[in-house]
Amino acid sequence: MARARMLLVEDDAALAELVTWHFKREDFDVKHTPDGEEALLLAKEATPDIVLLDWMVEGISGIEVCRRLRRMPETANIPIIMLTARGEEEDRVRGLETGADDYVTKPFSPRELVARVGAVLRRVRPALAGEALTYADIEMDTVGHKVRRGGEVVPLGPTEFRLLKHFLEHPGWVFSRERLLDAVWGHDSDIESRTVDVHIRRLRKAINRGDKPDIIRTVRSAGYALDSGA
Amino acid sequence: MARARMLLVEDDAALAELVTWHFKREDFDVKHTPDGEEALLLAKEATPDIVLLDWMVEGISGIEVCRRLRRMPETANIPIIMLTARGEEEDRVRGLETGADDYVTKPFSPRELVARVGAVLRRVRPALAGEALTYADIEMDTVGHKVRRGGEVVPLGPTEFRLLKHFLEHPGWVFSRERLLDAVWGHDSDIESRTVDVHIRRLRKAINRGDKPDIIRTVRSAGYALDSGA
DNA sequence: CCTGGGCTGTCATGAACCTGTCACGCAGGT
DNA sequence: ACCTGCGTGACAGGTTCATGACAGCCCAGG
Repeated sequence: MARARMLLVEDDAALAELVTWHFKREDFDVKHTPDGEEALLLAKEATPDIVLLDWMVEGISGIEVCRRLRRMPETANIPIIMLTARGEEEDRVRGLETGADDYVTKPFSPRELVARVGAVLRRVRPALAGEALTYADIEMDTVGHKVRRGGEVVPLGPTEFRLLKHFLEHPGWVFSRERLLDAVWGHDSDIESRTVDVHIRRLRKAINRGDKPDIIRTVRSAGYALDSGA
Repeated sequence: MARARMLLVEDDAALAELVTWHFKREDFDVKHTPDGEEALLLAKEATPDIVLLDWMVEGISGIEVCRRLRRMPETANIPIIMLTARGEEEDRVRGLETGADDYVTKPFSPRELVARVGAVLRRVRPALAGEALTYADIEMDTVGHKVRRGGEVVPLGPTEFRLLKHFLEHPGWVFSRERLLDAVWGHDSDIESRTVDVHIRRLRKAINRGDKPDIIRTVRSAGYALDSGA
């Protein structure tokens, strides 16, 4: 399984090191910055799987970083855990309402932090937790690279697999071709956006085999989405 | 908008009432049981959108309930928040590792609990967390590009979608044709203002399908507005 | 080293759908 | 009754998407 990439935004060097150590032990790929502005850049480039965010960091406030991450389409659904000394109910509620997925107050136990990160990741990126992805009658075993529909194994090529995986991680969401190119092909691919159509078609052909209803919805002038029809 | 359904498993009657009150105020549909076995049945039948689970409930332990919910395919994806007096790190980590999405220790602040429920739901069901635009019996899932009226999916073209979205963002407001052209078509569109009429008509036709009352009000010599009549 | 098969990206074509406009008739206000 | 503004149906043109074909690429096996 791919290593989970974490972005740690924390200006207390000692704490940052402690956290880094713990997550590296859990086989995370940890990037660290004490600076808020840099955090935004790193998040956009490296697209981490999760962000740990201190309330007060250099440059801008953590909560502002959170807000901006949520506003940029490329980073809007990266899970964020706020990590701070501010334990007032007021602050916690504000953090959560700003779009944070969890809020941990210092001092915290590293084990609990690891557990909370695990809980959030399990929810957002089940594939990283080694779990199977499912939607409607589709199951994807990310470890064994196998996809089933209604129990039957569906043969998929590499790109079709990654494409379907991305859809399964965000069922129901509509993705533009550009966003799919970013997510499935990588940020630096200079690929014609119409090419996505072709891969969608190949994925459809493979997964709808045998009169199964089409599980991919075309949203005209917007993109594609996984959709069971409900 | 569809109300979020919550299953509350808690044997402290007073606390249950408190929690129920707070979430009803947030327009949740709350079902309550003090019994673990019954909780499993209810979860399978009613498929709630979220489960609040006390650590110790009658019948079986909360953590066992959690484990079993995760094992049943029908309930495996329902988010669970553990809700308990056991504040030991050991317990919190165990709860999270068992599959809980969050772990809140008593005594907790109702506001924070509401915020945490919101954070989890935002992740799992964006449409339920207020990320959907709603007015009267109309819901628009902006992420999934889907519109429902009274639960039924309404097919809309791109322009109709943007038009309705603009109305939903300012319910009740009357917009002149020029204003709608600016907002929906863009400031630099040299389009005949009467064209708006046609799109209003198309939107009406699509969204009033099936003898539903007209939700768009024509204001003579002023423009159009979203209006349920109340 | 060569070969063959699968995978990938691109393109041309046709179909389906969306869109802006018009003409006409009706309705509301004066 | 008159005038102005709105609703409606039709339609041509344009845009977006689905589809089939094709050449380059990579890799496995001979």
